[in-house]
Amino acid sequence: MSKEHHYTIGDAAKASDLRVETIRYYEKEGLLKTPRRTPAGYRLYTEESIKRLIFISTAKELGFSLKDIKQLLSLRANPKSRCKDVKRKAEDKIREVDEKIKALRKIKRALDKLSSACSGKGPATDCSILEAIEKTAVEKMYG
Amino acid sequence: MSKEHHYTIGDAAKASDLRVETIRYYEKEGLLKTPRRTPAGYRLYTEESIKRLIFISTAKELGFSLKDIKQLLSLRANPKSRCKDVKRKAEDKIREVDEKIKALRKIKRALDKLSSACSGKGPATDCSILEAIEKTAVEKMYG
DNA sequence: CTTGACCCTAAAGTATACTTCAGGGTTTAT
DNA sequence: ATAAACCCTGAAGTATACTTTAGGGTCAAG
Repeated sequence: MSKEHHYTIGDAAKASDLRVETIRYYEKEGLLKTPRRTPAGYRLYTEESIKRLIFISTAKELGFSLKDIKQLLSLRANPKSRCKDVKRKAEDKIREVDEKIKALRKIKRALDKLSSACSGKGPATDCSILEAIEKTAVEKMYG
Repeated sequence: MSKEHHYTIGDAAKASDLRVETIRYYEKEGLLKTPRRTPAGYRLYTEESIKRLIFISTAKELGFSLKDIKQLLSLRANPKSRCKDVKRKAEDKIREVDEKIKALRKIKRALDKLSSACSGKGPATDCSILEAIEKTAVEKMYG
C-alpha cells in the first residue's frame, strides 16, 4: 500500500475487497473514470476511486445492478445539470431505497422471531420465516 | 383468479408479479415444493405458495441469491431441527440484514441530500452521491 | 541479473437467473 | 366445435457480471 495518494490496482483491490480483474471490468463498463497511468502503463488509483469501488460493491450487495449504480453515480447536483431532473431521479431512488429498507426490516423481525423461538426454553414451535413474517404482531408460543 | 384456495400458474404469476416461466424455474430449482396438479397436469397453487413467491422476489430485490433465499426458506424453528443450529444461522442472517439496512440508510441520506441540494433555492452546489455520503454531517451549502 | 510478485491486453469461458423455442395438450367463450 | 387463451415438457438461448486464459511486460529483492 503506497504511503500517500496513489494505489496500484492490487492495493485498490485489497482496499475495496474486489478482485483486480473486477476493477478492470468495472472500468471497461464505464463505472470508473479511466485512471492515471504510470509510464509503464500501470493504473494508479486515488482514495476517491477506492471509495467509488467500495460504493459499487456495497450497492451491488443491496441488489442494485451495475446499470442502476452507474445512474446513481452520475446523479449529481451541480450548476450544469437540470435540477428538476436530478431531483426527480433522486426521489425515485429514495422511494426504491425506502421500500428496500422496509422489506429488510420485515425480514429482520422474522429472523429475530425465529432466533428467539430457538432460545431453548420450552418446546420449540414450528415456524418458518414466512410464518414469522406473517405473525410478527401476535406472539403465540408455548411458555 | 379462482374464488377460494387454488390458483393456476397464471394466477400465481399475476399475484406475485413474476412470470409463469420463472415460477416453473423456481420449482425446478427447489425453491418451491412441487405443487398439486389437476388431472390434466396443471399446477395448482395456494395462497401460501403465492406468499412464498412474493417473498422470493422481494428477497431477490434485496440482493439475496436464490441459494441464500433457499436457506432462508428452509430456516425453521421446530421440534425436529437442532435449535442451536437454527439460532446461529438466523443470527448470521440478522447481522447481514442489519448491515444492508445500515448501508441503505447511508444511501438514502445521500439521496436526500442530493434532492434537497436541487431544491431550486440559491445556486446549486456540485455534489455527487459519494460526496453526499461523506458529508452527511457537515452541511456547507450556499444559502 | 534473475526470480517472484505484480502489472498489461484481448478474448474466451463460466455462474446465475432467467427466457425463448419447439411441439403439443386443455379450457373457455362464442 | 373451433379459436383464443392457457397449460405442459425439455432443451437451447440470453443477459449480467464476472473469471480465466494466453501471452507478455515491469519492478523489488537478493
